[in-house]
Amino acid sequence: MISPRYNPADVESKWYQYWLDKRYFHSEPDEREAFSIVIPPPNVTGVLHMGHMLNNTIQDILIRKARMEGKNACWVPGTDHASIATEAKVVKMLREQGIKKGDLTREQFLEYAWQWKDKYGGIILEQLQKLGASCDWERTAFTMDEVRSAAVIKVFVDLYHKGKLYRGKRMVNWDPEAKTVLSNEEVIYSMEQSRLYHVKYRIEGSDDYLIIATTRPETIPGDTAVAVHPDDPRYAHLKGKKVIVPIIGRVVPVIFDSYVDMEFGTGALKVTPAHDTNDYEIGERHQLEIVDVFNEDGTMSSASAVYQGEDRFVVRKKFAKDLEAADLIEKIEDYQNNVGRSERTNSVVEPRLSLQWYVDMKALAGPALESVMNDEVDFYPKNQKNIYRHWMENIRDWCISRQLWWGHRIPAYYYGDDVFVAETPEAALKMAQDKYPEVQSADLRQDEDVLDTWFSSWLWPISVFDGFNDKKQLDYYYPTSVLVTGWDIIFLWVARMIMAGYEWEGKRPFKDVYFTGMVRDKLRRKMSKSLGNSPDALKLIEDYGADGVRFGMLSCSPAGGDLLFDEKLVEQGRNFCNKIWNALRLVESWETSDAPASEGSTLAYEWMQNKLHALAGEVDKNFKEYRLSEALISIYSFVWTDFCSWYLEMVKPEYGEKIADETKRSTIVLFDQICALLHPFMPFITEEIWHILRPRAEGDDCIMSAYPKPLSFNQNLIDKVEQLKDIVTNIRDVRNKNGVKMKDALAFLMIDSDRSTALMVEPGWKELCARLANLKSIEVTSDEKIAGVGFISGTEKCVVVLDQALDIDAELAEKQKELEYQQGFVKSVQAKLSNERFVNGAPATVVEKERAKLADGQERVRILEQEILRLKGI
RNA sequence: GGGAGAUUAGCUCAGUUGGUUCAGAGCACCUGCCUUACAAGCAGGGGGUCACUGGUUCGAGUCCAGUAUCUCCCA
Repeated sequence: MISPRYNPADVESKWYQYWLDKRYFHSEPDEREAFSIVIPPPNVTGVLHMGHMLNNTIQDILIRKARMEGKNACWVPGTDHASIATEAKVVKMLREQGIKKGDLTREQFLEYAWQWKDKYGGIILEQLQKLGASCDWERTAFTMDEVRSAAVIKVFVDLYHKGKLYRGKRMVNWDPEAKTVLSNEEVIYSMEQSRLYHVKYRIEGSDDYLIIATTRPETIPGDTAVAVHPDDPRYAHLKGKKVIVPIIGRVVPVIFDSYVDMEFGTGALKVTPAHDTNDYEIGERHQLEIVDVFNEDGTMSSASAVYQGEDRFVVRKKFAKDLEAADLIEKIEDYQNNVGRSERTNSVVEPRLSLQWYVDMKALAGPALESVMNDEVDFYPKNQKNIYRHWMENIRDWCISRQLWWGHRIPAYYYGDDVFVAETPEAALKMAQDKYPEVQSADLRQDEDVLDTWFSSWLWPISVFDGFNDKKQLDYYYPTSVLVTGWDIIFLWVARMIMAGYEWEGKRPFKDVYFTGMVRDKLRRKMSKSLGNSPDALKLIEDYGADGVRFGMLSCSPAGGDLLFDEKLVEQGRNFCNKIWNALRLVESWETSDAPASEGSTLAYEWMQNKLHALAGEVDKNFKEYRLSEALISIYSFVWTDFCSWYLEMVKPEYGEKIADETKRSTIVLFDQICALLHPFMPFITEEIWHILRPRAEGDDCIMSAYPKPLSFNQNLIDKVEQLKDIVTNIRDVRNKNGVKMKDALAFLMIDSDRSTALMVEPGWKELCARLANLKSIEVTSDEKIAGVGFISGTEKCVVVLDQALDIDAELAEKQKELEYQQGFVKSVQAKLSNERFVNGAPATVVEKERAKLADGQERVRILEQEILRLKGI
């Protein structure tokens, strides 16, 4: 006895283990066509969230389908080391144990970090298994494992020697909490409430003041000029003058620079070259002194005349008070400005001048831009191409050093002011000794910094195959088939992988890129921990089953479009599982007889089989365009509506009766194909049903079965059954409207025509119609005035004979309404056909079609007019 | 400030080369049903001036321009 409810928990772990045992996920190069995907490596600090589920469900669908198509499918999993996030986590953990990072050596700290990674770093991969991800776990990679680390060091050295990587002093985004530099992509800007201070700067040798508006009074100690616009008449008299920095007393020049916005504030700008990117540029133009008043942790430095060692935000308040006390504040306004915060620590980013390593991106961008523009790398959806182009054409150099310990330490070795870049300390020493024979290894000092995490992930499609060493693996799997990722990391990751692909392999890293949308809540808000609007992914799987969740994630997520998550979606997925499950229960419950299949059952089977071929074509087409949700929905509707609601009702035996053995076998054949079609989307339930349907030989598993191919189909036969469905629905409607119970059999007539005859003589057609609509007779008649409730199916007039009195008025009103619609239809088609320019101009097939439409419409009008006359006569 | 995109049923979205049996799906809603697979269900039904204004065309949800509203990206 099979349970009336589908229980995913029982099924899922069983089959996942089974697949693992059979090593179905494992791939080795062979003579087959390769289909490879590299996973976007989740952070080792990560836990499974909705975005991962969407993203990995899509990858799993693609890889499972490829596997079923006989390709050598390889999905490589792994994690990235997430420098900043992981280091922050480890520091926090140590703090809780009473250990300060500052008290540890680099080696000691790394030991703790590795311990942490070994303990927690694999969690997210285990969670992916719950989702059904069919990754080749034997290939699991980590951005900091030996192979991947070697690749990182190798490309750093290579780029340096090619002159595409350099060290330079630049304005960077500084995170004073993590005490590291951030890339532009790691800074999140948003409007925040702040205050605009109008501060008086006294003009030297005068009692006049210049008013300057600033949101950051704490940077005043670093001011080295005041700038105004050269065309600003208000300040023209200040040419050659100097002003005195308030409180600090430094005398600084008034400079004229067209960068200044005359509309903003008072039109005068204080210039702090050490603490603002634009001011830095102004400073360079005017050769201004640079006074760096902050320490690396955001406290005031020794260069500041005031408040040394105190935090910048505390100083902001204190210094403002001092200004007020000295009567140097004209006014303070409430103000909204755009504040950048660190993605990881949320602390306000401080522009800071520092010496960092950079990749010369212009040297790498060319082929990467071109390949996307000419679709050698094909983006889905296409509109991401514009965004990509814009970024690539305005590309800026990539700051890759990070002031952290957890990561790949930069292979640069210093001797005095000279630097030697090499893969090993020994090689560096040798280089150094070539230049300075006296150098000993103890004299060389390795760069303290590590590399940006993305500097290892951009090599991922090459490095997961150990591509810098093992060309055999690489040649087989690379370029990979498709990359599935969110559009939010198109610059951070996708663009850079493409650059790396061309730089080191001379080839694209992947053929297609499928960008998923972001998962948001019903109110369109991003899922976030702080909002608490993100459902617990594992709990969802527990409650609805992995297949249910996969269905829910996918059924509503077009490529690139955001997914507005609602628990209703996974509920629908769960219900769908239950529906299929119950179809299985029905089929399993059938006892068979030797009697031959009825004509009706045969017709039903033929119809299903033809429709399945058509469906396979549709699914295939949708897959080619990565319209996965459309593919899934079309299968869903086929299974639920066509298979369950129609087909099974057509063939199912009366209570207590047996079913023809042939019909049961045919039904199982259909069910097999449904399982296969659905398997990539819902792997667990399909595998379970596959094995219940019939005894299977060793290795005959759904996961390895052949994916249904598009085959030719008989549209004429499909149409006949579709019209049958239309007629049955109409008859049921007549029953509903007139309160006639399903169990009362009715007489049904069709007015004689070529089409009605064709339907009637189709073997099994009448049988099915009678059965589904519960008819005691089906006849063709030429008596068009026959009494009963009429309706039109296609161009056929149909009549249901009822014994009871009818609501003539209601019937008339309905027919009248339909007549008006049909008359309008006919009129518009006539107008078109009487237009010479249409008849002459439009393609012949279109004109033909319009003529047919006109004839059909006119026929319907004729039937309706006649019916109305008849009703009026009663 | 620069750029990209969107606007179709109450909600979320399809609608691919312009052709009124092409205005569609799912959810929600209404009516009637516990009919021996399934109430996580069955049968039936209603609902839209395709943002607005013009234009191109024999013909526009579909192409073009402008307007409004919204979203996102970059600075």
